[in-house]
Amino acid sequence: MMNMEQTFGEVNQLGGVFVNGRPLPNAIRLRIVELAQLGIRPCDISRQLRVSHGCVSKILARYNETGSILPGAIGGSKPRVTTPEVVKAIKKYKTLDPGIFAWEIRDRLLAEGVCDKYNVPSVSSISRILRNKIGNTTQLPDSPYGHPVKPEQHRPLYNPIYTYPVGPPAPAPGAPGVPNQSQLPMHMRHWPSPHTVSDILGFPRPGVPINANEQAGPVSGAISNESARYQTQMGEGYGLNHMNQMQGQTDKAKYPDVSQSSLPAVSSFVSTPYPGPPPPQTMAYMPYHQSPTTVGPTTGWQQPRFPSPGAPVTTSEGGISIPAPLPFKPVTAAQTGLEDTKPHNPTSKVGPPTSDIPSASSS
DNA sequence: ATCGTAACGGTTGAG
DNA sequence: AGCTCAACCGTTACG
Repeated sequence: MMNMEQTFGEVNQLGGVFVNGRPLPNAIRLRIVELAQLGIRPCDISRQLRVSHGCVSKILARYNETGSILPGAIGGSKPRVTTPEVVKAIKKYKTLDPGIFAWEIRDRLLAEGVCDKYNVPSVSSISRILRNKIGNTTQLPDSPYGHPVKPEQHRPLYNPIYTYPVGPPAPAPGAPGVPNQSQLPMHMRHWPSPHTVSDILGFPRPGVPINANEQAGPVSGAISNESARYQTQMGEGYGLNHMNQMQGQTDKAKYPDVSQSSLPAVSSFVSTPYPGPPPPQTMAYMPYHQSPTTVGPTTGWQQPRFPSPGAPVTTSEGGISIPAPLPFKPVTAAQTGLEDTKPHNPTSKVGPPTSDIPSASSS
């Protein structure tokens, strides 16, 4: 690892700032999706935000597939399949039928719904459990976290942002018509909450304290760790909000205040900081207006709303999610308020909007 | 010119 | 405490 004190990000071919190995701040990810929904072409988004077109493509593809603008869970290990419940079931099967084969146990785990096909242990895992754990029948099995687990004590099996739908039910899962998510492939599961714009941006909801990490309900809590990091990145590095400034010191180092740097590529496109006064210059393509579904504070600042088509969707959490993906269609710069990335003079090259940052397209 | 994607070097966090 | 591993990241280059 590099000397962190010297880690201030790198500059890509478009003049944009990035940190190798780390996700783009949510503000930029959000802007990418917003611009795409306004009909801006990915290549133009790439140039405007100075994010590589590969990254724009990736984020939009992910959004189209999952509805999420958030990066995936980085690091960690796969969820353990040999949960205490599974071990308990195996133990039960073995007790009832000492001669049972591991593959029979596996079949029973599936048949009785203890596991689904995505998390059923392998035969070899079952054998190992039989060998190592079933011998000691007087204690609860150890949890994956190194201490006994009470039956009701549900713990996230993976990075909290991608937690399985265990524990107190979130509003949406379990509702009529909502499939059993544990039976869905990973990429089709509905991860709770982080996909709403309000959650991503850290807008408070009625009754939800600012410090959602500690006091929010299960849905917010599930995303708190990760989102706090991103919020910190945005707040510190991109002026999106000022929440959780006491957290994420590492990322603070990684995402310095580029708004004061000589690389304004991104900061000039980010959303309004919150909480705080309205921006001195409101971007034309991001109107601030009152809405019946507004859940933000009544300070005059309002959430960015997405223009029709694709009306904002009020989520079960009361947040507003980005409307369903729309096909790209050309719009003019005047419509979006963005600088026209497509010069009217076809002979001129596209360059950075204002600064002396070299443009990759000008070679 | 545009866009999808593999390769790459990097970070992260559970085990 | 430090290592390993497998997940993810964004950029770059190629087709």
